[in-house]
Amino acid sequence: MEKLYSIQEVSRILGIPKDTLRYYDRIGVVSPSRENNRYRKYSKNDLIDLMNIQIMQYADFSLDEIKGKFGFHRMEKVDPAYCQEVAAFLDAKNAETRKKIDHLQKVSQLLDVAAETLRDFNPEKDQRLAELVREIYQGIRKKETGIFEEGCDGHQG
Amino acid sequence: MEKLYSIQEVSRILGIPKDTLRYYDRIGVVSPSRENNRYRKYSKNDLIDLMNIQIMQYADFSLDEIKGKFGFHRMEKVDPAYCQEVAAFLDAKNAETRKKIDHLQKVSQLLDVAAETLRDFNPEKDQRLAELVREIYQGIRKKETGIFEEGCDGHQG
DNA sequence: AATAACATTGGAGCAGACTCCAAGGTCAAG
DNA sequence: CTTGACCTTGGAGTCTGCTCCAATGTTATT
Repeated sequence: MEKLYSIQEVSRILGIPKDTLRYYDRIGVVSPSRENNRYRKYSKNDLIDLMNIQIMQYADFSLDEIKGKFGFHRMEKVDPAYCQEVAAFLDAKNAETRKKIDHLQKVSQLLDVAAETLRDFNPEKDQRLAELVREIYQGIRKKETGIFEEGCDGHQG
Repeated sequence: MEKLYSIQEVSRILGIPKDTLRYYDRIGVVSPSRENNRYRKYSKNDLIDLMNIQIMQYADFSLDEIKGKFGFHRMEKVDPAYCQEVAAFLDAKNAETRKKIDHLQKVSQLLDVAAETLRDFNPEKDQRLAELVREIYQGIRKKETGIFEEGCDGHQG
């Protein structure tokens, strides 16, 4: 007979608040079996599901995505077609992730230049900051026309 | 005499929905002057503020942070001490940003390996995936298992 | 005066992932 | 039999940045 875990045990083992476990049950992400008294009893597979969820959340998947795509260990056999589908899904997520990385790298660069300019102002740095800001701003507004002419570098006072 | 812009003009020029502009006014981020009829009238400085907000949002600042730290062009003179303070603030944001980049790079790697393993399973890839997952999982649990740990639902009971 | 096209307001709703609460059921120990 | 630690539920609140709505006011044109 497989050991079953109470909600409190699961909470302590995995570091997931009890309310969150109840929430997961409610929305159908991980719904453990019940005893006669209606208390939740988590199986080892439930724990594995929950650990997978932790990983998936680390990887920025929403609970909805997790719910839709990850019931792996529940399958008797691994369906190759399904594997391909999930692989494609992961690829899409990865493309998205790389876009976010690109975005954040630009942000980091902007913050670098901005802080440097603030710390020790000189026309060269200011120029560099202004150009960077302009480039980013055009990226933001790329769909629209009629960008305001005056500069955005109000920091000069 | 400086030209003043109606909410609709600003919306068209900057591509910000009117409701959003009203929201910004409401929460005190950009509060333009009013005419006798209570209509909002945006000055050039207001527009510059709004453009700065667009940049700051691109850089992942919350409206609260924006509200607190960026009213720059309103200052008569640039206060060097304040510049240092803001520079430090930007540095902190940058550190945060780089952490996010690190995180996303790990995610990207995980997704790569996972997709590869799914697409063409072999023990070597599986091993690599398992190790990566284990490493990440330990990272997750290290973070949340703080200095003090007495269960994750201490508020109850 | 009627109409259209603006503007105003307060307040509600949305998404996502919780987080908290009140009211009550269950169970083991003293 | 009471205490206290568990557990249950439905439902409401939190956070952020909008987004939408209805009721109503103002301006410009016909």
